[in-house]
Amino acid sequence: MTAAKTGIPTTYDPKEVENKWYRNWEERGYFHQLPEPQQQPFSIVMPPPNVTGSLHLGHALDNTLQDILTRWRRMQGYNTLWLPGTDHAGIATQAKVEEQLAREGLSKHDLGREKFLERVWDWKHQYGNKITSQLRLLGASCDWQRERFTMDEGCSRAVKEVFVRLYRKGLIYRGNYIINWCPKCQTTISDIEVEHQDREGQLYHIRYPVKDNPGQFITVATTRPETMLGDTAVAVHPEDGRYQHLVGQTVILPLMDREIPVIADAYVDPAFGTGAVKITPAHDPNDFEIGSRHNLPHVTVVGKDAVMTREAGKYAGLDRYEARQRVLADLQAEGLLILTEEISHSVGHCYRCDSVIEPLVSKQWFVRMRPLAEPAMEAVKDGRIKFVPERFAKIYLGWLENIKDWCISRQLWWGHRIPVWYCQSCHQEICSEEAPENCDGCGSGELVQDPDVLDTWFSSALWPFSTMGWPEETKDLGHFYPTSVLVTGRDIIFFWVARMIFMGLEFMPGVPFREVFIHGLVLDAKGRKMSKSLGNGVDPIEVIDQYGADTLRFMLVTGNTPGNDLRFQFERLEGTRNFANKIWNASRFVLMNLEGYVPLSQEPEYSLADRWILSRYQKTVRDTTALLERYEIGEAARVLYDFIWSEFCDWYIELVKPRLYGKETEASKNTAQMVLGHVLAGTMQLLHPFMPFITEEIWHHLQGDGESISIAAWPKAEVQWDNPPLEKEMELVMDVIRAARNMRAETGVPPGKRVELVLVASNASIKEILITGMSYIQQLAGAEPIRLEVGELSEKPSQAAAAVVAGVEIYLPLVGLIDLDKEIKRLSKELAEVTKELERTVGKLQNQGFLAKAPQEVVEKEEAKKQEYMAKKAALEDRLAQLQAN
RNA sequence: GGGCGAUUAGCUCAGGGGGAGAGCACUUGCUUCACACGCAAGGGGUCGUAGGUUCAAAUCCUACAUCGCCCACCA
Repeated sequence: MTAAKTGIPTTYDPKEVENKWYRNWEERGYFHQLPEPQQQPFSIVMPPPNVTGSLHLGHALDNTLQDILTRWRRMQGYNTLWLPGTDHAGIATQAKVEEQLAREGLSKHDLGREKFLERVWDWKHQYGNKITSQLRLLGASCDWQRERFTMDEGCSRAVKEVFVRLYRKGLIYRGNYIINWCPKCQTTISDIEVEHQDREGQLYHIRYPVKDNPGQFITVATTRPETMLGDTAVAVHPEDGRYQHLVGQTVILPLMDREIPVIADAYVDPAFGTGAVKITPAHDPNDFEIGSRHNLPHVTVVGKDAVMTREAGKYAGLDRYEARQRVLADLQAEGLLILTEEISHSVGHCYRCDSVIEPLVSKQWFVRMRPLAEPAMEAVKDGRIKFVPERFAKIYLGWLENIKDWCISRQLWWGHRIPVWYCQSCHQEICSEEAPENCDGCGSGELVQDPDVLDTWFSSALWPFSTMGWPEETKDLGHFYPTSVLVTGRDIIFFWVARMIFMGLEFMPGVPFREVFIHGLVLDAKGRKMSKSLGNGVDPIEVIDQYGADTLRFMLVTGNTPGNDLRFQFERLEGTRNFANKIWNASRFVLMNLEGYVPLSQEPEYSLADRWILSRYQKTVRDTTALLERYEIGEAARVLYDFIWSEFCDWYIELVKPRLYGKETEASKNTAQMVLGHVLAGTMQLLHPFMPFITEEIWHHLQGDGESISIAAWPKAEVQWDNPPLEKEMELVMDVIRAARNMRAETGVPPGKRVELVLVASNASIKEILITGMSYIQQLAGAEPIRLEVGELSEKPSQAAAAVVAGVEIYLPLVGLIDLDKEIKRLSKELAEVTKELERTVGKLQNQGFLAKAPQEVVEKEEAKKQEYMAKKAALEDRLAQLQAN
């Protein structure tokens, strides 16, 4: 790669540039802003990634979108805050440290709670900033001076405060309910942390003997026969004729020889299985409900280790699946297993470790959801919070509508300890921010804190205000709350978004954010989720290493529409890398030609191309801004891509060259330089939120040692340059050039060979346009000399290729060169196309309904098309006739 | 069982009531002094199917099909 003239290499090397600039930005504190009351705020809190984690493509997309919005608003002059931080991630982090201990042959119990927590903190200090340093590599312009952690002092204080307040309000309670237990993680998890997966399984039909009627049975159906050991009833539908006579009777629970009643409950679906259900209140959520309605006892036969308990009689000590086989064998032996049916049913798995969840009855802490859900639904219904795209509001509302209480206690050590103490003498329960000295009931000093910690999502639910100093009334809260927008993946609407909303509404004067911008998931090239088990994950850091952060960012946001998933394809990276290189080289060109540039004092000499690119540029400013306002980030990126590549590079730079090489006046050269510099600088500003590094680098080359582009003012649309009629004129010139190039290529004119061109304008005003664009046609179509006529050509060249564009006939005389047959074929094809177009247009214009009902301008446009096509058709036919006569 | 999304060129996807678009891939020609990570020219699609609304439907509506996702108390 040679460095022609400037010393700037012809291939863009992102590595060097990116390393340099992020450090500079952070050192100079561009991303840190204090609340300025007189300034309009724009604030985002970053969805805190897990401290254990490393950046994956989901983070990369999420944070790129946030960074684009943040950088854009910062440039627009908002008082901008993007607040970063990390999540302590209870289960994940604890598991990681436990793994580490296991390698040393230790368990957490060997260390004890306190020492174990020290280890976790050590771990956090050592590895916890991996992801934040990766976010820097991505270019995230967040305010690191305000970085927070869900378990830092401030956040912890907020957690305690919230817990105590909810407790005192009766919105947090403790009780024995059926919960989801993960036998591997050894903790409860909440309902949404259970992933239901369809599995092939067996439905076993088992006969239970009726006590007072030997020889009579009731047959139940179950997928989990081992839980029958804990059955406390058999239920049938109250109106099921088959079983009516048995309701109220007693049956003998096989294998256990326990007497259990037959009850009637409308929950039972008579059409499913046998219409009779064994009821195990201790091991099934539905059975638990039925059990409560009918006051059935709980018999716990599966323990927290997924091993059968003492209550399971001779099966005690067996693993749950082993027990299942033994139970089945024993039933078989007794002739009670009468049918095994293959069915597909859904099985709950732990979303962290994928173990099969065991529903258990256990004493846990819960948040009462109904009173919190109502206002949270209201805030979205009345528009105080807007979802983008809107359809996600429905998903959110649907979830809250059927919400159940939230189990928040976790049997872990790493997390926010539940601020509740139990008196060892009178069993009084004391909820308080700080450890109480004495029991407020009996005065005893023997108090023991609840061993459990809170669900990780409990603390992240407070993130929008806990990070800004709540419960203190801080300046940050006053100014930056509510935050402007929350940007996150659609997979955590329930986990996080909904919970932030109800917590915000409960503890703050209002909603935590005004808009929720939801994006899709990043999938692999085949459209599958990226996962460790599939091994199809792509490491964004490797991508950055190879292609640069700008390329990764731009690639992630283009070709994708809000809320939709995105397939990650390496080929697209190359295309984007090429775009970066294109920008780089266009900038090299501009910089080379701006060397020694001093603005002239005299009036600029604007050319058609100057006015055209300025008109296009200001349209690009308007479009980009409008699209960003609507969160159409991919479209905004596409608009910039097209403008830079197809208009600025392919046309404007090419058109401007002769002026720069001294072929016109000094004033013209000077004007060209000015326009080049102006449009490039403005375009770099527009592009900066998307590709912060390369734009910063180019900005500094353009501006000398000026300030960072990241705080340069967002370009304003220069409406004085808006000139659609002029754009049309330029389009005509461009069309002529394209047509001429096409003829050259199709007839095999050697590249570089200058050829004569004859242009016939259909009227004087078109002739004027062509005169203005003459030099462009010469230059870009390699045409010289050009003969320009208006109206009819007295004598049409016989040996010539011909083409017609709106209002212009173009002839390329090629004595001895032209292949007549080829030319006839080419023109015939053109003629067929234009004939088709004309027919459709004429059809429309003959349609009375169209003329009567279509808007005037549409009809006019159609009429103009018709004229154009007719002229073109006539010219083509003429030409064909002429050629065929020869 | 309910809901949502997708279905447009070989591939990946934009677009969206009034002349079918991009990138990649493909064909042809070019070491043209910003860029071969490039330039120029070109081929390629009855916009999933069937109805409906409309002067006009790829676009709106209704069914259906296929794929994907989410929710649900399928013992």
